[in-house]
Amino acid sequence: MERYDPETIELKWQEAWRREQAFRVPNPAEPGRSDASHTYVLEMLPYPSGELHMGHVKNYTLGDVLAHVRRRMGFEVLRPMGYDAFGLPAENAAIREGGHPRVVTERNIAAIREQMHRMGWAIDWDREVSSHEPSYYRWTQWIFLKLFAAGLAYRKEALVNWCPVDQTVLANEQVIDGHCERCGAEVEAKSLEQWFFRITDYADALLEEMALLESWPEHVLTMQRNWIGRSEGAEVVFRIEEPATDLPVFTTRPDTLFGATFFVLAPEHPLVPDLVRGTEHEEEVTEYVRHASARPVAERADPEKAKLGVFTGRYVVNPVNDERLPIWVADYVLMEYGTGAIMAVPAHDERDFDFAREHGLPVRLVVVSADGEVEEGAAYVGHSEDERLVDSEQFTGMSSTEAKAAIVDWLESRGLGRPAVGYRLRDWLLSRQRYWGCPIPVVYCDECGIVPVPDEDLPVLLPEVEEYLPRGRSPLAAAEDWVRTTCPRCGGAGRRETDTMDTFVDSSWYFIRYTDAHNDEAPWNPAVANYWLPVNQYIGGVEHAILHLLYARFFVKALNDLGLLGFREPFLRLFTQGMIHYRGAKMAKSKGNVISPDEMIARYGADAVRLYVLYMGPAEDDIEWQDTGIEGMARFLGRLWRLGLEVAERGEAEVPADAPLVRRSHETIAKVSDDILRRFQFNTPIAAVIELVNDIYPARDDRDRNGEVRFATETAVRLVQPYAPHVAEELWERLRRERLWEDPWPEADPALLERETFELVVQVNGKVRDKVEVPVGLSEPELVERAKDLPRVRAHVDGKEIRKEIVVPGKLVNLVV
RNA sequence: GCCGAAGUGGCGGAACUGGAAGACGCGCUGGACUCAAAAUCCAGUGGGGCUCUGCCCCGUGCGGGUUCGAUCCCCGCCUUCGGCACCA
Repeated sequence: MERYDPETIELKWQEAWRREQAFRVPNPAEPGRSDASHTYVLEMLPYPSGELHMGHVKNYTLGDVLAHVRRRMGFEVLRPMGYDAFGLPAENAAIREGGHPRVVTERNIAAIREQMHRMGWAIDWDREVSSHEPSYYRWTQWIFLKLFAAGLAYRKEALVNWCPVDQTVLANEQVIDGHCERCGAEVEAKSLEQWFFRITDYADALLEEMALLESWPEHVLTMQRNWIGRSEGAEVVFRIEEPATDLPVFTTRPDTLFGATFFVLAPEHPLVPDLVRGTEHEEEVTEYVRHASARPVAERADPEKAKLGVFTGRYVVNPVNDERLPIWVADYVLMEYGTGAIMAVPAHDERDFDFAREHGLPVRLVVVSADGEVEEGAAYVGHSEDERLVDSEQFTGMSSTEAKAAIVDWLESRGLGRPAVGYRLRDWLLSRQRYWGCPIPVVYCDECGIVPVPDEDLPVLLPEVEEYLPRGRSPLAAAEDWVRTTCPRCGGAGRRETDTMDTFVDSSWYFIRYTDAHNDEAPWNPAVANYWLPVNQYIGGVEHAILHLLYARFFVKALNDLGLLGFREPFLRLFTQGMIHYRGAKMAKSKGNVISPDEMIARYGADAVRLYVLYMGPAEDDIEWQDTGIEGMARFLGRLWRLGLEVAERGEAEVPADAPLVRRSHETIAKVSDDILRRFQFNTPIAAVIELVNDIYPARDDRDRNGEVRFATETAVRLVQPYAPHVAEELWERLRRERLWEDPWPEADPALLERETFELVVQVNGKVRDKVEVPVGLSEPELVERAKDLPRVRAHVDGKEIRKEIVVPGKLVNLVV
């Protein structure tokens, strides 16, 4: 018999699919309102810094299965692909290898595209985009200018995260524990003028509109909530006597105002120099501020390290009791959060407590637990219905919860405070001092200031430069002819912006571009975008839980507010797949534990690789790659192949309506289709198909069961198609000579699934006493009668009454006697 | 510290979320075919026990609880993984 040769089969079908553009989905001529007949399946686009790895294979195979199943269920499925092509890795590779980043990138893209074809993924290649192409980044620039015009992109001088290795600034989201997300170098603080997106304006929308999402993993939502870090409290105005100034603070604990014993400013607070100028404290404070800003970020943020600080010699007035509180400067207070100033309540805040102890400042208790117990040597941080205020004038005796509202009311009526909300989220810093990115389309003019490049002059093309190596300023600055330009507004001399955009800007809107990839008059046609979007199912790695997924949500909301899109959330359902580990660690070239997809395809075929990455475990979990696991899948495909060929050779036969294998096939159909749709769990449905094939196999030689075997084999082939499309297509052709992937998803025959009898289990005192097959449809008293007749039950009942019956229709029934 | 997820055979994991735990795969054991190997096929495979064609105990991290019935629900622990963390 013809041997199972995956390579021949797979290349044959891949060629056919490519030739026929088999998975192309045209846009509707007149897109209407969204309805249930179409769906958008999307996986996170790859970063072409090298070839595809096993993580990609898993990611795109998950999407591929879903796309196949949805298509066979009758949906029109949009399933595009592209490349997130700008960015540091390509640029660094170019510097290392001495080529142009574009050449390196495009070489990688070509290789990735071939790998994708070789995996047999059902992609609409007509919509392929790459973020480094002018036809794409023209619109990235266009969107930037829309946001700029709306006041959502702005430029300011700020303390930024500077990576000394990559020689560029990083967004807060790209700093992990004080280190660069990409290269791991310790991040430095630097003051620079940079471009920001005003994502903080959307903090509440990003939280509240989570309600619009259909299905996102809870942990991703939690991570985003933590990242946004909303906390409710109050702004309270403290007054400095000399020089007379208002100093507002943000606090979540207005109930502890009477416990404030000192006041702290961040070292970077702009008022610090004014406070001490010309006083005896000036030298000490100035020296401290210099020391604090030089202190490494990681050390400053370590709660274990001693809390350093100095007294300024000045005082503020506590608005609730007119007490004078000494003003200190300390680096445990952060300029970036709240107002850069705090009221310190050592009795009820651990950090303030530590600081007070370190510097001998008083501790005043104003909140106690319901039973009045006080813990010595630590701050008491409870604040709920159960805690009561003490020594707080007219608020004494109130619960913490009541007092918060009452004190803020009291302050507000005197103009000394108001309810306020604090966020951890910072604005998104998007400037990068690197070459390989999307140029920021603005011109600086001495007369007109910052001038946007007019739409008709877009794109601002990335210039050719000799030297990509970053030197602390953007390599674009070296392209002097390019930098020197005329001001679009006044026609005078102007200079181009030389920073490029963070690549996360490029990937914050690519899913919209796919809907209208060839449009050269607009980034998208709103009717078409609104037809396909939002994405029905998004699939990708959990490492993007904050960065990409937060940015993309922000973009869609902003573009919606600008009237450019008709929806508020980009991705309705999100699935985050787990990583593939090998030899106890995450696969990485540096660890030498990489399994190459190409090698696996060469040895076992794409179908076996696909089947194994799906079958290895729950798709959302991190799973260890097992070399022998893929061999099991290859064995299964070989068995299916032999079975298919034998059945095909034997020809048509009568299918008995209710033979065991026919019934079994319908059970498998029910199991497979159900499971796929409910969760992203491919282990069970694949196991069900394997089980079916295992059941058919021993019966394959039985001539009398020819029709039964044929029916079951065809069912197995149809069911396995989304997972192993090549072998399924080839077998189907031999069995039927039709096209399988256009075949509708099989439906189980409910008549065959309906059980005629079920098992009655009788227990006495929790012990199984007997079981009997009884027909469906008996009434409860009839069931009780049946149970009574069982000999063993009789022996044990011995005169006792039957006290309870539970009947679960169609399921197992227990009678407790 | 706060938040989230998860603990099931030798291993990856199933159990349609309250109905006979361990599907399926890997590994292992025995057998068939073969001069032999590979490939393939058949049988067995949670632990313990018995009067062994069969049957009985124990078993889903630990301790309780609800229920006729719990891997699943509730309470209290333990462990692991992930996120956030001088955020006032």
